[in-house]
Amino acid sequence: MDLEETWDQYETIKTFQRLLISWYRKNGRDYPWRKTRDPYAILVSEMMLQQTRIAVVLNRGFYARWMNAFPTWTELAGATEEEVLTVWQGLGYYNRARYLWRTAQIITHDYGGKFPQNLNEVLALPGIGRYSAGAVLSFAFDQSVPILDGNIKRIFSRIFVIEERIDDYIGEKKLWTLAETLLPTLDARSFNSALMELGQTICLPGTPLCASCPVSSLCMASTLGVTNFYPKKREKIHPTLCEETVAIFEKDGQIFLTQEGGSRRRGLWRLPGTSDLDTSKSRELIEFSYSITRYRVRLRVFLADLQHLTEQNGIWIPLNAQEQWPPLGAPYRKAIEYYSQQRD
DNA sequence: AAAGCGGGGCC
DNA sequence: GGCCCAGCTTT
Repeated sequence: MDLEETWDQYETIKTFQRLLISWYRKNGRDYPWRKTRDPYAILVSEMMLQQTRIAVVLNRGFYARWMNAFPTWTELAGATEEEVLTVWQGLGYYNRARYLWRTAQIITHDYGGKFPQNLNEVLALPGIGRYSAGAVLSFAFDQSVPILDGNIKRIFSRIFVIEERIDDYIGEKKLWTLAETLLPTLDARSFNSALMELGQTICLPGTPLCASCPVSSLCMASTLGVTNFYPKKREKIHPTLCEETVAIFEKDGQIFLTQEGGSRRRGLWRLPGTSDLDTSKSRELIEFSYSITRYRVRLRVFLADLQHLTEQNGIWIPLNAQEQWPPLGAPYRKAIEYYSQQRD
């Protein structure tokens, strides 16, 4: 459905902007990255929040730790990849940390330490797509550049009862056009923030709180009572089950680790696999499941005898000095922590 | 156009 | 268990 058919262009759009922004002034939360106009501090938050909930980034201290370790472009650019991954470990999607690191090097070397304010230059930075570019330009510089994330897709999908799947090209194109059309020239920062806040607290993925929504009277899905049917999405592929066995080798209070190869958790460390270890002769320590991308993995952890250690490349880490551990994939860290506790 | 990429919190 | 999250890059 075209916007022109739904809303009589100008006046309704102005009303929508006004209702949304005034709601946000009363109800917007005061996140650390909303207290600043520093493009670095804002970009760090945007990178961390890609496919990641605010509660995780905030409550588990990722944002504070990062800003403390790397307060500016310069400190980040001067760090090593291992240092960067260590601070990022546990957050997932580790390429994000590398992209941010590479961006810091580009900003310090090519831009004299000043973040560009031109959309195409921002889009050329690694790990920054259309959403993140719009977010930094609107939040840091109050430029009138649209953003579109999961929250905003859901909101627009309901307001305009969009039948196209929001994760397909056609639907995305339509949604971006809406984001451009509805965006005000002035105070884009508040408008963009308000949309995300609305998606986060009112226009929820499950049952939205339409009674508390400032724009419910303009929302077709709410008016028709069909909010639960929107947004439309692609069918999910169900996870593939697989099994993984790893070994804990201990020597002089140290544990043996190998480094991740391939593209998954690249650069992080892990417990060695046990492809050639006869697990029937080893004691199983613990077993649990975790999900990664499209797999559901049953992980079995064995206590192995040193004579079975054939792997050459690896490191030994002190079991009782966690601060000396290198960046580890979350499941392996958990297994080692469990072993460490149980052993005492 | 589709797949790959982590991990956790909540139902 | 599955769902979803302040997405982006690669194939």
